[in-house]
Amino acid sequence: MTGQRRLIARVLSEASDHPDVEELYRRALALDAHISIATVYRTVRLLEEKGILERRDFGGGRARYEPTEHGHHYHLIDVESGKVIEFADPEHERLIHEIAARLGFELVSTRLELFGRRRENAAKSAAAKSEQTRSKARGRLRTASEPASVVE
Amino acid sequence: MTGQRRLIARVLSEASDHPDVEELYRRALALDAHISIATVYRTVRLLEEKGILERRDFGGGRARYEPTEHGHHYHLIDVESGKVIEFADPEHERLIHEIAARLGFELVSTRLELFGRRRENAAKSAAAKSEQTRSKARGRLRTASEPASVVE
DNA sequence: CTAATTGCAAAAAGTTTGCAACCAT
DNA sequence: ATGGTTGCAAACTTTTTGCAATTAG
Repeated sequence: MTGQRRLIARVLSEASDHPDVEELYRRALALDAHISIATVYRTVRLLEEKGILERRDFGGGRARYEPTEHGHHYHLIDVESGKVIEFADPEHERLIHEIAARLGFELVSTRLELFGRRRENAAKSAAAKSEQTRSKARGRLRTASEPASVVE
Repeated sequence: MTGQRRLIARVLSEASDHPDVEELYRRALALDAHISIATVYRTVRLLEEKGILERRDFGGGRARYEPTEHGHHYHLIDVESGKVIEFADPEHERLIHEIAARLGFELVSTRLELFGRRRENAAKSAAAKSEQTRSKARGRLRTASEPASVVE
C-alpha cells in the first residue's frame, strides 16, 4: 500500500460522480503532486479486478469509474445534457436476481443504463412528489426508486 | 446505397451474435473482397446514429454491434466463458419504463447487462423447465424471460 | 533484502479523418 | 455533373507495457 494508491483511493472515496482516468489523474495531481497517469491506469484496473471499483461506459469513449455499491444502484443518462441520474429500485433488484436464477446463474455484477429524454409535462405520478427533493452530494442514494444524485 | 454498405448490411443481418468492427470487416472481406476497415467503422457509426444498430460493450475493449430490437432484449454474460445469453423479460420492460417515467423521462434506449456465474445445482424453479430448450440460431428470442440464444 | 510498485517514454489497440479517386443518381 | 462514399495512410485517443529506479514491508 503505497502513497500513490492511498491517494487514488482517497480521490475515489471523495468522488460522488463518475470520473474517468484523466479526471482521476487531475484530481490526484491537484491534491498532492507527482503521480503518473500510468499508475492511475494500473490502480483502477487493480481495484476493478478486486471488485472495489466498477467500470462504466456512458458513451464518449472513455471508461468511467465508481466504487462498487453492494446495494446496487443504476444510471439514467439524460441524452440531451449527458447528466447522469443515479437511482435505486428494489423491485428491479429482485427481478434481475430472479431472471439470473431462472437462467441458472448466480449474479456477479450488473449494469443497467437507461437513456432518456426529459418529459415536458413531467411528473404527475404519486411517487413523483418525492422527486428533486434530496440532493446532498456525498450521501449516495437509497429508497424505493427515488432519484438520488444528479451528477456528470 | 453503395455495394459496400449493402455488403455490411448483409453481414449484419446474417449475424446472430455481437461482432466487433474487426469481425465485421473479416466477414465482409470473406464474403466479397475489397472493402476497407475505415468504411466499416464509418458504416456502423452511421447505422448507429440512425438507430439501426446498437453499440454494446461486454468488456474487452472493443465495441460490439447488433441490430436494434424494438421489443428489447438483454444480455447475460457468463463471466467464466464470456458467452452471451440473450433474453427478453416483459416485466423488466414494464419496470424500466415505469422507473423512467417516475423520474420524469421518456426512454430512448436501454442497456441491461447481467454478469453471472453458472450455478452448480442449477434450475429447480418452475420456469426453469423451459430452459435450454430452444436454440435455433437465427430466429432471435421472445417469450417471458426464457433464454434465447447463446452466442459469443 | 526482496518483491512489489512507480515513472517515463515507447508502443499497442481502437477509432477517426483528410484527401484524392470513384460511384450512384 | 455533383454530391455522397470509398480506400489509403496518417493521425488521434485511450490504454498497456518494458525497464530501470524506488519504496514498502
